[in-house]
Amino acid sequence: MTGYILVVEDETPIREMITFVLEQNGFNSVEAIDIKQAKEKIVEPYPDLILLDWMLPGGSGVKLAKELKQGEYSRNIPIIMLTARADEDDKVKGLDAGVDDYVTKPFSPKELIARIKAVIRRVSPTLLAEKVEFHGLKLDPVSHQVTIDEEPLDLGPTEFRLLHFFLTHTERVYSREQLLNNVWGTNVYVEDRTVDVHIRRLRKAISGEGHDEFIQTVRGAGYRFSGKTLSKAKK
Amino acid sequence: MTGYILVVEDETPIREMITFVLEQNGFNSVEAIDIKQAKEKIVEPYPDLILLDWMLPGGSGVKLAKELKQGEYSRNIPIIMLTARADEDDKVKGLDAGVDDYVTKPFSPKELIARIKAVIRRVSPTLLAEKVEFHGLKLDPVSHQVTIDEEPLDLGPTEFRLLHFFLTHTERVYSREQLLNNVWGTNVYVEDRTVDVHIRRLRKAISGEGHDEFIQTVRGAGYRFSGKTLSKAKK
DNA sequence: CTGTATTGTCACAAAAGTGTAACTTTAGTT
DNA sequence: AACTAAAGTTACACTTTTGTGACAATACAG
Repeated sequence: MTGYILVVEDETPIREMITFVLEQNGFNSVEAIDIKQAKEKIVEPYPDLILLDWMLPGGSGVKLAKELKQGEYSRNIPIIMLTARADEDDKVKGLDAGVDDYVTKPFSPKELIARIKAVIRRVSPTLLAEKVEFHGLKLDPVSHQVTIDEEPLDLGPTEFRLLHFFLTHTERVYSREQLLNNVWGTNVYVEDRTVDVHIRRLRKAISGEGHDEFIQTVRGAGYRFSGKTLSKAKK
Repeated sequence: MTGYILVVEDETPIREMITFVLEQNGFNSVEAIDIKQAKEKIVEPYPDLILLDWMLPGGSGVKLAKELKQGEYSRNIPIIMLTARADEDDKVKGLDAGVDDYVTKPFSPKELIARIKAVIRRVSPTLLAEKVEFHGLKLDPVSHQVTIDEEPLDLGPTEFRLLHFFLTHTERVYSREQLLNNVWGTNVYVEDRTVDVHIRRLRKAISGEGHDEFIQTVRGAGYRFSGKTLSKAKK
């Protein structure tokens, strides 16, 4: 992803929590402690989105929002306000300021990410999907296509998500359960062993140029997507 | 990682935020909303650590902490209290309850993880998913991979755990029984001599570059993993 | 509404790992 | 040097885990 998200929040722990969540979800982020710092960072290249705390030292967030919504370019930057258990009035004020959405503290990572994605999806959908490559294996979430050395190949939806997950989480073991959570989604009741079957299908699909070797079985632990192939001395 | 962390917190957003951070850092987690749920989840297999909110519906966290610190087994589970900008008094009360550490809300992911690691490091270092290296022999619990001079090598689950234990407990003799307890787990009935066989397998596996010499036999006592190679005068 | 693609499970095959016992070797003692 | 207890090795039956092909249920496109 080329862009980044600006996080304007004075409380350090919360700010770090937010940036952590953002980065774990593939967003880049830049931090600002107050209005002043925020303004310094709202220059080219502009952020793709701003997370703005309601209460800030040196001027309220709403005020900044209003200002931004008047700038020629900055008016196009989506803003999500962070409010602490705000009442209706606050929300209205914020909406007046042209804010795109709200998130009430405390919030769960899921909620935050969902809101951000919803807003970005409305503005520039291509930002959400970044191409991934690994040893000649390319996956493009936008065109929803996978290629090996430019040769397109055919994957089912689940295999596609599984591969996408692996490509974005390499060199690490995941138990069947973790894979189910990450690829199938939480609270889905599916047999652990079903993962095996999809691993098999995925392996088969990418086996053409030997890329199936990247999907490694870790006995007793799960599966790992890794570039380090095991000892060849075995053969 | 085999174990998990129990998160007892009634506010859902905060709880999800915590579990998200935990899982991104390689910890498994289980959630509980109140004291009642928490108790239901504090059974075998026991959590490796408990994050306990100070204020809980259906009884305070401190109370639960005190109870746990009296149970025969549960007294050994480390507890970290989550307090909302607590005053000194609260802290003192908590310390009385035998709590291992504190984290004040709001907290940053870094802080939370640092505290957790510090506590776990004190109790059972093997649980931490940190890379270990010893004279060119590297073990990475996250990718579940072992390499000697960057060359990956193949180990069975038990050999892997055994090696991990040795790497985190070097320069010290362990009797067969101690090894069984630490590597196989308590209350497992296995012959002492079985350890010998696994020691052999492990030695064989890492013998490539002569690393097997680190596993030393201490006659009459057990085994020791040490960098100080034995007198070569013997040869 | 029909045909095709995808998915989750199962049953069975294959592979890898594990614990023991028996036998050999080694080190420490007389 | 002979003796003996402890550790090293090896072989193997047994258990657990993973791979695979088939199939029925379901979703989906046309």
